[in-house]
Amino acid sequence: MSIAHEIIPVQSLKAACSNCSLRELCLPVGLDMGEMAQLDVVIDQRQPIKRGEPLFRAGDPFKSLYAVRMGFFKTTVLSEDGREQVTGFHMAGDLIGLDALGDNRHACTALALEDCEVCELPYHQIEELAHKIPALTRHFYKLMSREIVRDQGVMMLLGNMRAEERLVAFLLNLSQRMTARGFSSTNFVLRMTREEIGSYLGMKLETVSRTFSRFQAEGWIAVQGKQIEIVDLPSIKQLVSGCTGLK
Amino acid sequence: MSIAHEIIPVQSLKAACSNCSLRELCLPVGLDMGEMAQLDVVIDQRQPIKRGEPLFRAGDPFKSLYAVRMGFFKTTVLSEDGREQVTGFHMAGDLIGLDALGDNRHACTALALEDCEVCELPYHQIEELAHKIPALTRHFYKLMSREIVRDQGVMMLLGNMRAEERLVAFLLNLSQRMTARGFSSTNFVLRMTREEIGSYLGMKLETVSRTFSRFQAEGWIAVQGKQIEIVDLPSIKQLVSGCTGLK
DNA sequence: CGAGGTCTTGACCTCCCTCAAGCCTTGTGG
DNA sequence: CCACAAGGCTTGAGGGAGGTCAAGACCTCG
Repeated sequence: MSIAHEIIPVQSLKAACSNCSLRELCLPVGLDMGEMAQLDVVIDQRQPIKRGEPLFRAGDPFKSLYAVRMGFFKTTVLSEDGREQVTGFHMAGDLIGLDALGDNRHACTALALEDCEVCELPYHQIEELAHKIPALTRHFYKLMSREIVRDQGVMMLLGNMRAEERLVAFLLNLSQRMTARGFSSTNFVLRMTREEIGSYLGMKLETVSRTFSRFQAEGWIAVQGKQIEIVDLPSIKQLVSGCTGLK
Repeated sequence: MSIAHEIIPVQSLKAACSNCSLRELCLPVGLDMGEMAQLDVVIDQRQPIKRGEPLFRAGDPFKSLYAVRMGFFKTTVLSEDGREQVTGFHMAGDLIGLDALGDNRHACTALALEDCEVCELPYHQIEELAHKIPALTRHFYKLMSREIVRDQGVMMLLGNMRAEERLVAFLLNLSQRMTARGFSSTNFVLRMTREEIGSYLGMKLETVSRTFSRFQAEGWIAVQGKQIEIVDLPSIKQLVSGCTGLK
């Protein structure tokens, strides 16, 4: 948890992409030091969001994008009759809010699942800056495009796969993202409830629970509440031959 | 079918956004005449794609975006074990290929469901042009963002709704898009098979067929093969209280 | 320490899938 | 223009994966 426990003098708490440990994952990917410095000027200080608090709600006017600096978010959409669908889970280095550019309102709600810190990227200024730095524009395109591809992966998952496969795909994806952030790929804590997992994967919380239990009985994983250990990665991977790129 | 049957001298077949009947739906939205003229220079001639032919395949290197000028496409992704998932249906005015910007390869396959014509937008040139025309950049952001929002709608559909609701949402969406293009909102021809509808909606073709039959028995729609008439719009709308924005 | 949220597990049920058969539509070649 | 094949559609019967309802155990946090 190096991010959380960095020891930094209080005065320098101003976010700075150029010395952020996430700069290889986050918005600055592909920028040189000079360009990164320009980004630093625009980005608002680290902002703390308490667990259970929204970063923004569906319908809110769009002002900024947010980069997750620390913690864990879920994004959800609500149907008119009140059904909630989790559309994604977002961790350090992820950019949230790209769905708001379409009509200048947030289309989903982003909720902190634990105490979080985000960097705020005021859109006006980012847009201006992107006009000066072509690499930044191109990176934005890439980020949005990848979000679309990710969503296609989720469609494949929801449309074609059985409960077991969905849950495996989910675990493998989490595992891979933990690895990319320097954490253990086989041992991690689920930040979300069974119900949230179920909503994301299109199944009921009971089915999530039962399926976890079955995986444990098979000796593939060890579950203890929210603590997950992947014991037999090969066996698990075998179970899901298809489906890529969800988040 | 004014688009298909326009009478134009052969020499002027060069696509021209400025006199295209789709300019209020397609890429040029929000551009002035001068900007549109610049766009005209870059866009490649109308290209015919025969029914059953691919516009591009998943994995193909990314060279161009495509605007559907006429006809009907489906986009699909394939899982490693060969299961196909339809990720969208695309008609005149829609832009296809935005999912390829992420890593310069097409992530999905686009297949013509009837004889089609597309305008090719070579990405290099479009990108250059967008740098000169801020409105175009902004419009691109909007298009991609809307694609993300649309995908969230599909997730809601696949994750939360029952077969009946899915099919209604599908019909209403088609109806709405037909209206936007000046066709009847209650009377149209399905360009895709039951199996393709089913793949898109996460259900089997038999279920699609049965559900259509049930709707017909209720007096809500009239089905005759691919010809659909929506007879009782209010009743249908009542059935789907949630879910917005799929395509 | 108690209350409320979260998780597990069991029993039952339902919606949709699977398999199958037959009909209809469309396209192709004689 | 007809005949036939092949793909597409409809409908039925039966089964199974996952949903629903319920009860109790287990956290966790004020």
